[in-house]
Amino acid sequence: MATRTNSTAEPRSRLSRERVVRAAIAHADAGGLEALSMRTLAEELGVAPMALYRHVANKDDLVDGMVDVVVSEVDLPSSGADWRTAMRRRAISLRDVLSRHRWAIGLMESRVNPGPASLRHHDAVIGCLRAAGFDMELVAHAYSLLDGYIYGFALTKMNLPFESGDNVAEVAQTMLEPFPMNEYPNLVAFITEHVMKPGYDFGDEFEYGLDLLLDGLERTRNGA
Amino acid sequence: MATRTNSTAEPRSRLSRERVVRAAIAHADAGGLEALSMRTLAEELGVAPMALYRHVANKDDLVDGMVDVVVSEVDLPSSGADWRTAMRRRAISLRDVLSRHRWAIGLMESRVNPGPASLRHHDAVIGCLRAAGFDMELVAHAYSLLDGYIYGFALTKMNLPFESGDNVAEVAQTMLEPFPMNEYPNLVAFITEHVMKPGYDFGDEFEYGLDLLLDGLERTRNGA
DNA sequence: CGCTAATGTGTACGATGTACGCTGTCAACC
DNA sequence: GGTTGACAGCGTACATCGTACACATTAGCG
Repeated sequence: MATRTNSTAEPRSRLSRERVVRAAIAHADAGGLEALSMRTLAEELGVAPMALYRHVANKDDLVDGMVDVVVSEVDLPSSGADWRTAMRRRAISLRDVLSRHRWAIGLMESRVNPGPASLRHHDAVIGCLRAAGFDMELVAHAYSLLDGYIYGFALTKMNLPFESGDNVAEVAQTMLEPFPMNEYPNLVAFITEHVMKPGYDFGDEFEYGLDLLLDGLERTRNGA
Repeated sequence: MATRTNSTAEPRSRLSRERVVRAAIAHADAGGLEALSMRTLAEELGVAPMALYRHVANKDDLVDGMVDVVVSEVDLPSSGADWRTAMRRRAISLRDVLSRHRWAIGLMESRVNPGPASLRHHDAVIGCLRAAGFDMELVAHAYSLLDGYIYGFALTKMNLPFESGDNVAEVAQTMLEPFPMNEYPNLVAFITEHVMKPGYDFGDEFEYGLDLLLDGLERTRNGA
């Protein structure tokens, strides 16, 4: 077996923090964070479990790395555009990234060690708002408002008991089954008269809310 | 030992689902969800680990129970008031409940089996908005907007690397330490010129955002 | 070639969730 | 009062998890 100086494209290439983190993200994307164990990850990489620890300090450090990669996938606010367009684009990009990596939602802002991508992102957003003439107080308002909404929307969407394509009727049925009929008339009406209507997609609510927020911020900025 | 027919106030009272769930909530409030193991919980109740399984099917079922208790702590929208007041009160109540039970934030909307308190709550909110003349589409908008914001705010607040009382300067210092100075000028300016100012409390942002949302909804309702 | 540092392995330990079968207790009936 | 059956709690055991530690292998250098 000519296993010598295989600097290019050998099947069993060396491990690296990068490779470990990428694989972990792929794994979590597929099966959720709770399906990600050091052992399964190692197996997927064709390596003994403890080999991973040469590249990440521990599982927490691994997750820190994963989160930073995810953050780096979010578009920075485009500097050319006006603040509203830039913020709108960033929000949608963040929403998309979070729906690609649902496991990350609860972690993005947590991690005690933010990592460079995270800091750079925050810096860019604040810079964008500042450049548009927002004073510090309004920056704080805007940032907490927007990110609260974006993360919260991603969170509630992630937690919906059904996916966009699913048969909503069936899910609702099972959900309400154990309870006396007509105990929740408003909820039932809402589901049957709105949610189950063809064409309804909860994901579409996002931009409605986003524009409402941006309207509000714009008014505040121009007004008082 | 007179251990007979002690129907009132014996030190070692019987277990029950209720007692187990309550203890679990107290434990999670104190140490977070990851500190809650069946073993520690059992020990706290002065009981063997497996005893718990006579009252909850498994840990997931336990968490379902915990979540439903938490939901039941949220005030239902008061039926007497106008929609705006009712929604505002409910939002603040929900925010308070979530900050008492931070571990619940990622779970409230998830759990595949919603539980009665959850359903009743949703029903009441939808009912309140409907009664105020919101059509189904606007109900959907309003609900997703408000809950998104509330949960998201709670989530980002929970994940802040510091508590309201902490020395923000110190935390920020440690956070930015590993990076070249002045790499994140906007972020640094934001922290030093705003966040570190005495009297700043991120929690105060909540009502600002909430009122902005309610303004927006009111405008939509009256307008188009 | 041989040396040294970096990389991967094997084994082992303590914690976790929980299946299974035993025991002790208590309420309801004779 | 005595019997019995349901049910509450216990003890043991197992798979799986993160990861400490000592060892084997390899890579890159002189």
